[in-house]
Amino acid sequence: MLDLQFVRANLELVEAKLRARGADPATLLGDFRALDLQRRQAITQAEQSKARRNELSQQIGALKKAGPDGAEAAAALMEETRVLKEQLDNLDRAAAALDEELRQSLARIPNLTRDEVPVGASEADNLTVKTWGEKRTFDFTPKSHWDLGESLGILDLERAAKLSGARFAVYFGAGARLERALISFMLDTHARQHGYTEVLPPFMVNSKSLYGTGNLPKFAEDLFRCSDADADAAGRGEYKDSDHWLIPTAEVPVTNLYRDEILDEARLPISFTAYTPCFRAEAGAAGKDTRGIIRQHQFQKVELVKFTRPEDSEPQHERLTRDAEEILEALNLPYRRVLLCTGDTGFSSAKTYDLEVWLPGQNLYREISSCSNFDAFQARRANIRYRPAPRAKPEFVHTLNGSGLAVGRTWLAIVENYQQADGAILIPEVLRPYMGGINTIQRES
RNA sequence: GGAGAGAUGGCCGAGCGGUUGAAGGCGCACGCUUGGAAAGCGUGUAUAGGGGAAACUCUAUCCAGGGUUCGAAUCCCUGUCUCUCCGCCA
Repeated sequence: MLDLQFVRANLELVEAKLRARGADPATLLGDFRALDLQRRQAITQAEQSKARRNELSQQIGALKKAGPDGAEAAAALMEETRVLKEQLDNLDRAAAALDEELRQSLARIPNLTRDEVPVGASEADNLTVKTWGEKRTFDFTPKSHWDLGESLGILDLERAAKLSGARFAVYFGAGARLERALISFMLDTHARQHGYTEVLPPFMVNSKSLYGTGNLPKFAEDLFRCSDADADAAGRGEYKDSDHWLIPTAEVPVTNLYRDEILDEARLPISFTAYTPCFRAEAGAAGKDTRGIIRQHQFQKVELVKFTRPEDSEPQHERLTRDAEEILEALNLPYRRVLLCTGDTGFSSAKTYDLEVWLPGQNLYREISSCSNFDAFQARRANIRYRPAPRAKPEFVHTLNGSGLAVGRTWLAIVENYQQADGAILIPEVLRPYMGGINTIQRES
């Protein structure tokens, strides 16, 4: 969420930033100025009536204490207050309605992208800022991970469909172990070498948490909700703390750890790494990436989350992105870093780097991590603050997160990049200790 | 699932219809004291919104949402969460 005072004072800038995203300022902002003015007038009116009521009530109290003479005078005042109260209820209702309208329109405005983000309409306008690693040359035609996985007996999509439907996977044997090895390797690397604290959060969250990270109210259709979760209520701006949704990413529970808290400045930056499964309805992705395990309803991910002082978020964003890149480098997987353009940057993000891994089986680069700086956008929604100095006013922190990495996509990147002519998969050096010392995955007899 | 107790500021903790935005303590800041520190003493220490150039002022907030009342942290209802005991369970 943007700051109301900021939007009020910088309406032209906000409009320009919305246009850069390809959004229509008129739709998102509506008659912002008029609504803002109406709201403030309504609040002033209602508060003046309240002030009068409070004043009368105090007089009544004083008079009643004074004795029987006072009590008579008090009765007259009580009558005046009773009349005042009816007007007040109406004024209060009007003010609350306008306030809610403004709040909701504010909550639907995406974050402002940073100035260095290239202006563009779609992923075609993203900017590749670096490319790492040598693409391996094969003396045979590299296969896709779904062919390799099936023939090795480590991946079973048909049985997964029987169990759960399309877009689910079952892993067997070394395939299951590879997934687990990747999780451990990533967590260990981030915790021991990159200074993150490991955290294991709940895999279900309430709607308030989803509001905090910006997933609600706009993106309810992307989420799996449990039967006690109410998407209609969320659409009306009612965020409950007694309902449950499956998390689409660990970003949601981990960022919300400090919702409604004031953090000690000395603790910043705070860095967490978390492994969780992620659940996505993939609404609107029908027909996209239907083969293999690129796009699943459930996938595993190791996430990186940081809380920083505003002035530190830019360098911390670079570090976090490097932390994710180092996993790819340790696994010797070729990748490139892409700075997303304004039109491709997510709703809550001010600046996003995507890391794209090379997939020889499909002859293309594919997103494997997305590292974003949210500035104060999420912190404002989730009310996460810190105190810059001992007696100073609390300020909103900046939040950041990135995949470090998407485990399922790392799994398939290894399978495709490390495939051998006979269909076996070589295990990257760093993973061997996590794989019980085996060097290759071969067809089990 | 059953029974009971509770939820107050950065933290602990009083208050249980009317100068209570909230005693007291801790923490923190500033000052005094000191060779320097500690201790001690003094002063100050919530958030959001409205009005105002500012000084300042008003409104709301004692888990959340309703209600009673001229007036609610205080009384009533509903919900959520926490703790204790019992049951069940990985």
